[in-house]
Amino acid sequence: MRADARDNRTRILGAAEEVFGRAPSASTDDVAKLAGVGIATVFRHFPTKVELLEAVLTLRLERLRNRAVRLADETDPGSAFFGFFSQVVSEATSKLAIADALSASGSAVGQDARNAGTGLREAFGNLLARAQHSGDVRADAEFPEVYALLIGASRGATAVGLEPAVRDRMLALLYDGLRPGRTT
Amino acid sequence: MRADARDNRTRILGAAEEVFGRAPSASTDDVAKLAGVGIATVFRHFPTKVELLEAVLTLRLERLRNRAVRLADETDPGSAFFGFFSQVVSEATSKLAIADALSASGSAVGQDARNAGTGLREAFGNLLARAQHSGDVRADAEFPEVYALLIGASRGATAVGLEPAVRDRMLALLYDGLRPGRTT
DNA sequence: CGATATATAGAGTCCGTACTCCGTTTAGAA
DNA sequence: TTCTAAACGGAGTACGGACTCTATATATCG
Repeated sequence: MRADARDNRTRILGAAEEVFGRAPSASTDDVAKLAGVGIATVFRHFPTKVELLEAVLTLRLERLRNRAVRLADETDPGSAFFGFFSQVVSEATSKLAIADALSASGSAVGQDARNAGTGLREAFGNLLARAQHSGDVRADAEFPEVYALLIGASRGATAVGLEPAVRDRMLALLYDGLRPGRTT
Repeated sequence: MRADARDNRTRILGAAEEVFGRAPSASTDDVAKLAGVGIATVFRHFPTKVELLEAVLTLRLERLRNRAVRLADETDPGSAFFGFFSQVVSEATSKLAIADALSASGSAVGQDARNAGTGLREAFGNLLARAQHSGDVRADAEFPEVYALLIGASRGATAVGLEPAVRDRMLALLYDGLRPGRTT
């Protein structure tokens, strides 16, 4: 693969993330314009719009996964879990696409995206398990519903353009439900 | 307004709700087909696709509002609040559009839809206030974050096609955070 | 029943967007 | 420096979907 081709691929991916982050319905032309290349170049690297969208999705899922993995190594279990949760939700407030990425993490079509989604869920499951072991999260909460809460909080925050203060109070309510010491 | 015109308007609205409930990106032709009328008829009643979508949105918001009002009259405050919350979320699981309606309730463009959104928020605010007075919901939860949770839970449930059991466990976690007796 | 304003159907127009074709340019090995 | 395979740009194609035009049909009032 030629060096300029590799560069262009990277620039296109970056532009696509930016453009689709602002408006998921944006056109391929918009991506090409922002990347500073011709349309044909975009389609050479990503033969179909779906494949381009999937590449962006994969990128985002992997980035989230890496963050989860890093947090698991660096911080105590409780802060790692709640910190990750808060980070994702607050990022989703401004970046439209994060929430979509999460939602799609289960049902992605392409192989790469599906793998990335699985990786993210594993990493987040690990954060959850550790926080449960250390007693920071109630033990009877299972992964599916906690993940659903993460998705929901992200999408909720996205939709409304939630103010930071409200978002934090919303998360506080959520976290109170997740902490141990209450019977259902 | 002629009687047949009124009938058609109603049929078109019904068809639109059905069609857009299944696929928000559906075309106007699809709506006309299902309603059993020509495309032109759809456009005569709703001069623009946006106006058709807004009419559907208004319908949905008013329906939700009515349910909230009815519940406030019939049941004890706690059951009314949590019952409404659960109903909305479980309905959102199958009906794609409920969540979108909620999200748009704050930022609707047309006057009708905006009024309907305000009405719904008032009715839900009333449910919340009564549940707080009766001690079923913690007093320090303010409306914006609770409404954000409702939207989030609905959108979360929608996105993943959540199984009922998982959805209920998710709601249980949420409700534990909303009930009194815990310090933030 | 007849007159007429009101409604309707669906073919036609226009435009935006995904994707292709091909003549031109350029990286990089000899 | 030269040569060629690889990459590029952008005009061109195909298609779907929002919206219109007009000839036809029908409700309703006297």
